[in-house]
Amino acid sequence: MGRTPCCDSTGLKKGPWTPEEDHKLLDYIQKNGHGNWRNLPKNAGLQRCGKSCRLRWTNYLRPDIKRGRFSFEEEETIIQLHSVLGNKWSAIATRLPGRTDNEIKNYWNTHIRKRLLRMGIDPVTHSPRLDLLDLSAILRSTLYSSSQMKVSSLLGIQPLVNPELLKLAASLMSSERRSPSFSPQNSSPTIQFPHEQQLVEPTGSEFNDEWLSGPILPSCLNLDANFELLGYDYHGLDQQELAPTLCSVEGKNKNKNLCSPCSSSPTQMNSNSTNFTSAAEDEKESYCSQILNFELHDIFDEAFM
DNA sequence: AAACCGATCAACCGCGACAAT
DNA sequence: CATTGTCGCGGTTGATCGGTT
Repeated sequence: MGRTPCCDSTGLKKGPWTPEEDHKLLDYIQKNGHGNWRNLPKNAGLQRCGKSCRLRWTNYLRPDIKRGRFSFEEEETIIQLHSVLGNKWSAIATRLPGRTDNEIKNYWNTHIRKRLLRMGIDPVTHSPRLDLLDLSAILRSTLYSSSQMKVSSLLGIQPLVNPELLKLAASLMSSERRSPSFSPQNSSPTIQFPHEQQLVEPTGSEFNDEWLSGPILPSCLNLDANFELLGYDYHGLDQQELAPTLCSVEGKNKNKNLCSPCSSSPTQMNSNSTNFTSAAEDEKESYCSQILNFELHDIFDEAFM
């Protein structure tokens, strides 16, 4: 497979495009079409490589490009398509008329991805991240009920909670119980791992990518096989809230909305194509985080009863 | 007013796919 | 079949801007 260096020729300009360059490129393509990108700059009188011209055209100058913020429907579409297609931005872009793959990719990385992370959803798998949920509550629950823990109950939830997790939780909590500072009512306990790495339960504002991607929990804490994201329910005519609809794979058919109090329609929302405001996004995010925590606590509380 | 910082997004880079030779 | 040339994709970078200290 041969590969030719594109822009390493001397004399070719790089960096931001000037209005004059834009005009030259636009004018040329409107009259002649782009044809061969490699020859285009020379023919159009541009000191650019063909690759740069193609990028400028496809991402900026194309007449059918839609400008402005992404609508609610567009964002929903992106999330849903990403859950199926992954980082296939060009494939996603073909289903969003007027949006470029670059624009969608940027929007994903700067907005959607961060919001999903803050909501405790893995933006890659679209599954809830157990390590971001209120693990301390799970562990406290383990501690309190460990003496009366019903083995049969645990076995019953085996598809939901990895037994290794339960062992770890019990182990952690029994060691933490020995700590004088431990208080069951403490809303923000610190978990001390054997290798002295501290896990401080984060508040929403403390989330960051490093924290999220770090080696926080062992690989046994894997919910991906047990949960799947069915979709994101938009609900609330005024607040335009967003919440993921989760369900255990096993119980999917029995109880579809196991974790969501939302409507069953994944697209029920304001009929107006409304753009987000930052305030609305915060509200939506906060609300969804609460939903996730609340619902999963219920699941685990039930499991340990 | 200035320095700093984080968010945003246009543009670049490297690579794989594929058609042409 | 091997090589070459081109295109397009996805990841990354860096300039810019607005907010905060």
